[in-house]
Amino acid sequence: MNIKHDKEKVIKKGIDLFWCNGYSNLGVDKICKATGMTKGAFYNAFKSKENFLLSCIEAYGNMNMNYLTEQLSDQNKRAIDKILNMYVIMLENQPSLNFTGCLTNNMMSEISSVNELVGNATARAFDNLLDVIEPMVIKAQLEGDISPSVDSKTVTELIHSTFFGVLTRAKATRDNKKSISAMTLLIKSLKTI
Amino acid sequence: MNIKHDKEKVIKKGIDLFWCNGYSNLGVDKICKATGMTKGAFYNAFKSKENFLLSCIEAYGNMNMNYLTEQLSDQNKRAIDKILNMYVIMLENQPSLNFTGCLTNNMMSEISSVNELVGNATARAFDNLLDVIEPMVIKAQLEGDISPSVDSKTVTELIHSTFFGVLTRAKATRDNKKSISAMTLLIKSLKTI
DNA sequence: TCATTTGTACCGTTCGGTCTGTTTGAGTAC
DNA sequence: GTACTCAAACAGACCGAACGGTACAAATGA
Repeated sequence: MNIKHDKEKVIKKGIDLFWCNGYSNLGVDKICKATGMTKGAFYNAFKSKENFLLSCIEAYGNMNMNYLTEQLSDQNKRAIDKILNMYVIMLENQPSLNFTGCLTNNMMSEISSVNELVGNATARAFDNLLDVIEPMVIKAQLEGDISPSVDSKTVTELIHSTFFGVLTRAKATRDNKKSISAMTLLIKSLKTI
Repeated sequence: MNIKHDKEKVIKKGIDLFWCNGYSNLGVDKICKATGMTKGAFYNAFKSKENFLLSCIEAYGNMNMNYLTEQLSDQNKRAIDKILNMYVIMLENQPSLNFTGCLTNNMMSEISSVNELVGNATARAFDNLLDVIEPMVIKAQLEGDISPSVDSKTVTELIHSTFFGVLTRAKATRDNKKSISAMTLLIKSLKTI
């Protein structure tokens, strides 16, 4: 059968839409208009708006995994520098993203306490990222930039959770300076515990 | 004039409602039903739903300031212990709050990037809390539990932002253990930078 | 008395989703 | 190559409910 609307492209557009508008503030009509679909096409491709969001969260999570893997790949740099640099870059991107933060964090905050499926999906996306970051934390421990005495998993949790926190803060103030300072301080603090 | 509905009580109920449901997912009808008001009474007391939220955010912020001030007041304990203990308690409360997180954080995340007034109100609530916490951070620096070489304001930012981050994480997983571990690790990390 | 507060019907719009008829094109038979 | 089949894909009118908010009359009480 001929498929007029590429599901992947629609999901990519959906990511942007949920990212900018949130979940409850975005209607299926808007999704259809933005993707050039009709309701018939949309509901033929996706079971429901909720189900569409789940697909978007998963796709966004995978995109992020690839992005982080790439950001952390440079073999010539110290692990700790790569980690800090990556987070600083993501925070520096916020003004151009209109301080929309991170889709995973946004959905976690808006509806994960009310919708278990979304909770699971966002938690999975978060955990997947930790799996990408943790090896770099272990490397930083071996390189003496993070105390080897602490559990690498917990450090990774701390780092990425802090990122979510300062990201939300940047959103409200529409200013990323303090967030970058806080994130930088965190990474420095991890050296000797 | 006789006022049937105490504005303060209505705002208190509103805090709960926005806290549990978010902003876009909560209708004025539900607010009226939950507070026992009619629409006439509601719109006589508040300019709009948005305006009502602003009042709720401000009241919630003040409540939080009082709560934190009290939590940090014990003169016999070391400042660092009071700080950590306070955050652990707030995280331990999450299961009984159905992992609804923190209203300020929730509203920051859901709509502050789209609604400037809410952005300002949540940012103000956040800053007010920092003003309560920072003196305790300074005290901890004097007591040798936080490195005196770093800016106390930035440390305070970091601590409370991290709290927001781990709170969101706890929401999605409906589990506060990792959040408590991460928060504890952060406070320990601040000792020697 | 009269401004304020309240009750409620009502407004136009949007919500998520359904229904039904039409179009599409790969597969099959010849 | 052509004709036919048929399930999938699509268009869009339509559904009842809920949305934020208004209008206006009735009730209230200083």
